[in-house]
Amino acid sequence: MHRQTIRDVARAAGVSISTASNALNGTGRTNAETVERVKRVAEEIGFRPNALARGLLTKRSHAIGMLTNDTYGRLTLPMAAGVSEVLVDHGLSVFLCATNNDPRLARLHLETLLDRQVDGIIFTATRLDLKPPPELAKLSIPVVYAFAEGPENSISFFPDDAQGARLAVEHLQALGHSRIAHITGPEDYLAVRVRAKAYRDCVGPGAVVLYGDWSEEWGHEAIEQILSRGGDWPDAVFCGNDEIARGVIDALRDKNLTVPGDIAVVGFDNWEVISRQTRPPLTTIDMELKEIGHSAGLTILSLTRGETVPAGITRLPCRLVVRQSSGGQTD
Amino acid sequence: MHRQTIRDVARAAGVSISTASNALNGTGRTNAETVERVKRVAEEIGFRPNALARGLLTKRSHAIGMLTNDTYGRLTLPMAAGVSEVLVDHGLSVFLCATNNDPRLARLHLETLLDRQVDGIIFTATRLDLKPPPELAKLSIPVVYAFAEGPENSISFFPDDAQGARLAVEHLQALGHSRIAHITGPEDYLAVRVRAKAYRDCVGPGAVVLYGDWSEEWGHEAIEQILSRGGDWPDAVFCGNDEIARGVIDALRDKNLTVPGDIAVVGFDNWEVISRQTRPPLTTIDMELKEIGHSAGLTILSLTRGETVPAGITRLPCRLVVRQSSGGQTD
DNA sequence: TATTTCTGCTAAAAGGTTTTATCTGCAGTT
DNA sequence: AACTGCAGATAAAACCTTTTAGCAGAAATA
Repeated sequence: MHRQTIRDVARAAGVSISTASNALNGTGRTNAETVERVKRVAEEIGFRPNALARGLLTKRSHAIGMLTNDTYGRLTLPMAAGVSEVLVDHGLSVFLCATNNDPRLARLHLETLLDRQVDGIIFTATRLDLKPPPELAKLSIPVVYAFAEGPENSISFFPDDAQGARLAVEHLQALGHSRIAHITGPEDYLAVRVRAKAYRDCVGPGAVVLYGDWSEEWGHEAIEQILSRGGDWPDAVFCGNDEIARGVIDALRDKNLTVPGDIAVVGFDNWEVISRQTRPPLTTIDMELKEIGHSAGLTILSLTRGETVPAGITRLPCRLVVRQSSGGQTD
Repeated sequence: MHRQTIRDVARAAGVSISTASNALNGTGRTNAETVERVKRVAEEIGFRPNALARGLLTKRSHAIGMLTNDTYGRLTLPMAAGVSEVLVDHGLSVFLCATNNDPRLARLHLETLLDRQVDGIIFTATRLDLKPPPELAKLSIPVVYAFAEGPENSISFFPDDAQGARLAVEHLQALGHSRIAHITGPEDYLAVRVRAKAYRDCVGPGAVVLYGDWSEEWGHEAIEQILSRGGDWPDAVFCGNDEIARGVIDALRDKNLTVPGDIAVVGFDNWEVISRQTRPPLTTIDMELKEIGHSAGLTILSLTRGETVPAGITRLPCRLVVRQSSGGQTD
């Protein structure tokens, strides 16, 4: 059984192909009654336009490519979901291309995407400071960077790390904590530096930042360091991610210190498999990755329509998720 | 600047369009020298064929759709990576469509995919026993089910849950454990039942299965139940997933029981964020989701080429990952 | 020499759609 | 009566590629 074409619609409705096309798309001059009839016939015989043929002619494939840096990490995916979610109702589909951080693979995917005449490309990375493939800058189709910084005059969306860090610290301060330490990841991450600076600005003198890696183990070790050191113990810890926070909480329990009673803890990421299952459940900062995806998707949509969008970096607000580890919520 | 078409290649090489096409594709009768020249010219001017035009004519879009049941859970993504990985070298791209378990959305995505003339569809789910959209069965293009069971006479790929469970139990038995308990998820999951049965078959009389949910908390609670009960304590626990295993290990530590000294623990999933960070690191079963993606990808590739693939369910082997919680590895 | 076979190449059709330019009638103006 | 204007429709071109059928010339055969 053959797929129905516009030719079939035209024949069944007793009009020419042009009229059928005009009627269906609301273009040209057409009699209202004819339009009605053509639409009805099209519906009846189950006509759906061939996207390839349409794209060939209009130069708009109604598809975009999403180029991601890693093998679908936990950061990329919520963003991809956000992108897809906001585009599907506009008839846009998303090619997902994982580059595994391999330039050869990135180029291969990029070429394929261009061959397919995608209307735009969204690039996402797992680290803010990994550079996107330079070929992207030269494309003639719109490119949007999500969780990644593009070149001069490009459009990028980030989580607002500084605001997120402030959210965490101010939450702890509002609960009466004044000796807040910051245990975080490797200093060569841009996000780590941004958050640490915001933390320092908030707490003022007496700020303590410990850089390490992203693991639970480092959380343990950092607590060991802090407690074995002389002077006042902190009464709260703001951690660079949820894994570190979990390590911190476990270490404190081993030392017979209660959370949040003796020391309050706040994480970063709201990676639910960790943050919900920690005992007590973790107060943390959600980067709203899906929102970033939404913004990137809507932006690329505007761009493909020829609207102009101001270049620059947009930082989207993080959200504080209060659970029990900070003492901000009793439950 | 215009994109170069085959017309430009033909002109630059001083041949007709047909010859250019034949030379580039190795079809028809062509002089070796001409072929060489055309290819060189094409390379020089950076010609890349328009996938839309080609697809329109050949009826093969070289794209497939991946329809997934959830918002990119931790199961879907490794599979998607596997699919993409194996297809990219054959010039196939993947549309990723998240249906959020919403039938309306599933139908919408499906229609769009068909409009785009995709060569095939891979359906994946997060639970083996959620039914895929029935429309899929009636399509005239190939459909493959990954981590999901299709209708009669379809092609499905699963992890071999029974073999995975046996792997875990036999590993513990080989280490000398004879009183092995099984703490797992909700009984209405098919995978839970399959694994529990395999476990029972392995340990024989004295089997103990505790059904609960997938959380760490349930791991704690289950240990509470087991230890407070009379009779011999188990000397090993096989858990239904890594989260439960983590809860179990934490609970045992609270009780001053050592792992693996007093009780050995094995998990299921090899979800690295948990299994590596548990103290001690978790021996667990990896479902090789990427492999499932590979198989699904290769199968759809064969099918789109017109080769026939026998219908039925293929169960792909799981892999035992030995870390310290089982005592099988000292390190 | 006349016919066939083969080689290398090409014109033209096809694929399904959108869009431009044109073509009929018919009503309204001079 | 001759013209303009307009509504409604349509033929044909265009998008870019692959493929079919055929053409000219040279080599091989009779």
